[in-house]
Amino acid sequence: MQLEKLTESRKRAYDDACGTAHGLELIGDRWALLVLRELLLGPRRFSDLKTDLPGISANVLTQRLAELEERGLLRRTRLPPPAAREVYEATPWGLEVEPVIQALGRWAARSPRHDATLPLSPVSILTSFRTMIDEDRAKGFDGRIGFRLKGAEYFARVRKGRIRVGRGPVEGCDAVITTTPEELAAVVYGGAPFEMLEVEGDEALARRFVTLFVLPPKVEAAASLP
Amino acid sequence: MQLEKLTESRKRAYDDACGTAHGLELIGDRWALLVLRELLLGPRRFSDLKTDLPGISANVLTQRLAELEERGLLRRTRLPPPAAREVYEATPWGLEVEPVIQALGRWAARSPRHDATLPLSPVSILTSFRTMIDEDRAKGFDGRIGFRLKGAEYFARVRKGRIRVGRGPVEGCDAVITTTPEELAAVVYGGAPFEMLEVEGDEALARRFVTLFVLPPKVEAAASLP
DNA sequence: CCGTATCCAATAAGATACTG
DNA sequence: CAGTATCTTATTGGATACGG
Repeated sequence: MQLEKLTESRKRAYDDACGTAHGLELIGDRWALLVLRELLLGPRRFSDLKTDLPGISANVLTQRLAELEERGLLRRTRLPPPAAREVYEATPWGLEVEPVIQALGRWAARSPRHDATLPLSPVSILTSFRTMIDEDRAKGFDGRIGFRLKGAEYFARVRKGRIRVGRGPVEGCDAVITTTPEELAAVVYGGAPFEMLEVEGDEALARRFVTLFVLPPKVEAAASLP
Repeated sequence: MQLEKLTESRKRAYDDACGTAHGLELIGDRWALLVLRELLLGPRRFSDLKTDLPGISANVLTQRLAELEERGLLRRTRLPPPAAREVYEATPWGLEVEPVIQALGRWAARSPRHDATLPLSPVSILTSFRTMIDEDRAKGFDGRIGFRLKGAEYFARVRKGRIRVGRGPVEGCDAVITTTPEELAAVVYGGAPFEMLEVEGDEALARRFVTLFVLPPKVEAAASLP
């Protein structure tokens, strides 16, 4: 039964005082880090998570949510009757895994096997902006770009070489891009033509925005593949 | 059979273009990141790894080594006849996972459940110095400390707020500490008395050395545990 | 619709014994 | 010492059914 597992768990502990090993016990289970990634921009519902983590099954998601809650990384909140839903929200400490997510993503982006054409969630592409922004290029940029992705609205605010991203209304943005996360990634990271994006507002600004992000260079395949 | 698994693997792929998800496919398997950690200070043999990863079984270690090699993160080298042994060595890209290991370790060190009294490998404690050094405290420190841990020799060189650590002869060090990784951690991070360490050479310097490292503050249990 | 629980098949991990 | 082979157990994922 489930409670049993939670309490007498850690049978498979690493038995290692190293912080990294303890970290793996906290968030090393399959899907766990990706669940937290989906919470980086705010609370989500079960079905949101299920949708944005293609391939996770409902029972595994239930189990991960229970474990992450029990470990203090997220909280489950039942919204008041009008909404009458449960949402899952990262705790402050849970949000602090972002540097781990970023370090892992930055490292893996160098992989010769990385397939950037796979599905991508809105949270993924938005948080990737935070990881991959090139401070120098962004120094001269000042603006607010809105995004409509899969029926929700997001924004990115760039100023003085720094970026802030979030979920929220695109109102007040200088430009608004309506597209899919995959197409947005193709334009920003894959050199696809800007024209495939639907833009309202200051198109020139949006056109500059998509050039602010740089992937690390790929590992030479010869050095990495036998 | 094994080759079969390696080539047709990635059945359990995340199907997610996010770099973090790809990173998990590369090093998200159980034990994989800890194997790489053990290679951060140079090549190791199978039995070294088995010893320093308490709890890993031989077959799982064999499988991880094969997978990590196939993914380009480590290389297997057969030393010439006099030695006639195989050693495993991280590739340059494999060494670049260190920021991931550090971010994860730094984050997990805040966990209220972290048990720092568990076994610890020599590589773990040495690399933790690189993660946890307090630059300000280290600014005024200049010296070379040697360590004899579990029959091997290591060193740490601190200068101008920066640290370099490695495996290698303690010859030429200003002070040499002979102890276990666990005791060293207890003194450096746990406030245990310095006197439990056996020191040769400049004891005052060694005494200052152990104060250069600071763990991040624990999460308040109330905020993290339900 | 929002989850949870249950059942089942496929993998992965763990323990142990064994071989060159 | 350096792994393999084999067997057992645990985890995962998919399907489906069930309660609010």
